[in-house]
Amino acid sequence: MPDTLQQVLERMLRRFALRAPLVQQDRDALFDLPFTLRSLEPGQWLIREGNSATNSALIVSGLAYRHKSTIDGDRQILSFHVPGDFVDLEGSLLSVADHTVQTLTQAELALVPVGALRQLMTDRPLLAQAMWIDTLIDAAVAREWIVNVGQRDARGRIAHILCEFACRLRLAGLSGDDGYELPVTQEHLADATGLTTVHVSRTLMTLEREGLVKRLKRFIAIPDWEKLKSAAGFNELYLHLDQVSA
Amino acid sequence: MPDTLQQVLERMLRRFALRAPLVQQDRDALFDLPFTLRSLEPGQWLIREGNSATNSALIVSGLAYRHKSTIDGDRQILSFHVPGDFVDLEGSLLSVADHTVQTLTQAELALVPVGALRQLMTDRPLLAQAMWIDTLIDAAVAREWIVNVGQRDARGRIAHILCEFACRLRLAGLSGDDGYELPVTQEHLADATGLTTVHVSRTLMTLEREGLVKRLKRFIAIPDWEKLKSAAGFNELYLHLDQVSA
DNA sequence: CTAACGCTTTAACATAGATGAAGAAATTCG
DNA sequence: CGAATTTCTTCATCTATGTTAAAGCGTTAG
Repeated sequence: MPDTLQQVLERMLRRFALRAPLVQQDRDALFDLPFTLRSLEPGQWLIREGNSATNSALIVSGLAYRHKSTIDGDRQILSFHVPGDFVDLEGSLLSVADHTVQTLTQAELALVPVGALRQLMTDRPLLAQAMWIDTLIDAAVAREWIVNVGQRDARGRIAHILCEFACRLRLAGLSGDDGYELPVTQEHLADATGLTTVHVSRTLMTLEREGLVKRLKRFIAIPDWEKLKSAAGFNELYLHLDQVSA
Repeated sequence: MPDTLQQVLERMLRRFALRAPLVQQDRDALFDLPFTLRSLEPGQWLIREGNSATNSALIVSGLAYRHKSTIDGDRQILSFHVPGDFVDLEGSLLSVADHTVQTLTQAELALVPVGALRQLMTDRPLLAQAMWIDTLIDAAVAREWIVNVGQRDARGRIAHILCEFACRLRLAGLSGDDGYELPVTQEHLADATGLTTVHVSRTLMTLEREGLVKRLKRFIAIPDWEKLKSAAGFNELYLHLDQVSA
């Protein structure tokens, strides 16, 4: 269970070291970043659309999600974030946030002032590159989500998002061999996949009847990974796992 | 008409200068990048899913698009690119491309070897930051596309993509006051919006009958911008125009 | 000039998923 | 603990969009 700041930082450092030949100064600079620890309840806001960020947040524990609303009030979830993710690194480079970020569960965050981050980025180009890659992978995931909502039917969409969670939660150390706890309502799944809650429910029931998933409350077990993968058309290339852990 | 390399480079430099306090060395380094000019016919490949890039391409003239296919052969278009765009900057930082990039029209490209780019990124942190912002905006656009296919109905999706083209082509100097040439088939629009060609046709006809657009072949005129915007629920914030031209 | 091709439009019909409503389960709160 | 609230499931119905097919049109090629 990676839930101490120290563990999350070390994990991040290992990730970054895969991407650029960091030197000791890079490591020091990263660990010397000023931050404040903050504990948030479920549903609290980290970033609000239209505001400019004063901090970027490293998730130490808990989950968060990014979303955006249309004029007529429909919400689209854009991504989910796990411990170790730097949410809103872009906040330190873009003046105004075009989306909202909220916690999904109770969460601990390390808030880093954007000024310090910007400084780090110019002082330590290799670290900047490693962080850049975080945002590139984030973008790659977003593109796969376009495919998900644009091309797959309900069954494929749900299967796909369950596969993605499986990979990402495993990487964050939040999944056992039998499955994972998904602290997300069906309404969240609906808003992430562009379906209605009613149809998410139907679809999950179908997947369950087909034996592709098992559920106990919000714990998701995947009896046959290959079957779920093929129902989803899931190809993990887009997660760029080679850039995340070796 | 921004169609010479020189003009495109200067435009890029001005864009970058908005984002970071560049010094003369940055400018020099940018202009000293090695490149080869290449002219491509419509439909040629720039990057192929699964390959690793050897070059990143700056579009000098013409349009390109990024896409991805599902297992069962459905294509989803992920973005369109205009002159001045650096397509596949991520190619120099991620090992394997998870999507394909193809020209839409005849196009001229300046191909920059990824090695030289990587070098530039470490040598000139401020330039790297400016380029990073390009990729962040790209990601912001991708997120808006998730909203587009996830939440809007056909009319909204088409209206939205037409609004986006209007803004982006204008910025690239490819649009007059009356409208713009959109060298894209309805099949492209369908694959970008997650609709069928038949329904794109229907929807365009409807928009035209409603007086929201006029078409002459592939020239799109927008008689009433505000009306189209509101049909689309278009809010240009996500294009981060302040980071693109002042 | 005509044939061939690619793209668009229209039509008739089929269907996945939306909508609305209501009851069952689970969770939270006093 | 029981009441209130939030989620989840199911049903019946409706609709936006998909499907298939065919005709129209413009451009290119022979």
